[in-house]
Amino acid sequence: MPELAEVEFFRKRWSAGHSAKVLTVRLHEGKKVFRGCDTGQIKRGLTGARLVGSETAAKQMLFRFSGSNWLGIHLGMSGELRVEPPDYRATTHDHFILVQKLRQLVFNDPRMFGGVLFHHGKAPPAWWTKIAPAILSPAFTVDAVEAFLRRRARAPIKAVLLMQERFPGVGNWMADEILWRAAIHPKRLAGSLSPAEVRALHRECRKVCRLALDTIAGKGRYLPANLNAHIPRSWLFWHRWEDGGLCPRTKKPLHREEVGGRTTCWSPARQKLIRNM
DNA sequence: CCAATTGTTATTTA
DNA sequence: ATAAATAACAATTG
Repeated sequence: MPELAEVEFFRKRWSAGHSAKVLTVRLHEGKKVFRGCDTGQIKRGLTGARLVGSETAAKQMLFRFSGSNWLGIHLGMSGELRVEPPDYRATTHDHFILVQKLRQLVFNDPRMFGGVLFHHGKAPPAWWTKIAPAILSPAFTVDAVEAFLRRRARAPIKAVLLMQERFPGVGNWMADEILWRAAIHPKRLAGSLSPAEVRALHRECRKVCRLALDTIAGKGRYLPANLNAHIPRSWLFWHRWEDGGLCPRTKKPLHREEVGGRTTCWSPARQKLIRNM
């Protein structure tokens, strides 16, 4: 499920445990989510450490602990973070639990496409620092987008929007939402977009990120009760999986088809396939 | 049984 | 060599 704003939603949940100490680390080594990391080192590093802060970048979360310990979590396709009471008993697909005095921080992921990363050291780890600059950062310019589309000129724009090295945090529904707002057909080849369309794409990328973060993860300290509680019906989001769904703007039927390897939804009345060199 | 799923990566193809 | 397409990963649901 999780893309940019959902990832921030889950990070914010775990921030309930900020400044509290980890009493026990519960994990089963050998679980796929720990592929490529030393679970013994995680236990040694986090037991007794204090959770001092957290951040998100793209679809990755970073939790900082006292003693130069860094924990990364990626939610994959089906992962989520929860906060449970101190007497909570782990259930199926709970792969990783940080037990604190007043709560348990739980990472649950049925499909196990997600994963855990760990680093002990003074400086932040490479797997964190190498993540592309955020869409909402000053580095995400029209020129940068234009140059990237030129390099991926023969790929459908939908596939290009899913590339994390330029559109960090964008996933399947956000890509469809962005193209729908920018009125660009998902099968348009990246290199065929006019300068005006590139500007529209850039603008809608930023707008969808901003709106998604505010409505899904909540502004400031506020955290919505669930992920979708405040998403307006006017977004494509609610209509993209409905059979017989209608475009919220044109009221005409939506279309679903696989583009760039993912099921893609668009509004044919609004997003036209033209000038596909 | 078949097909589907909001992600990423390795492999194959062009 | 580069980039695009495809397969694979795993679990569950309809």
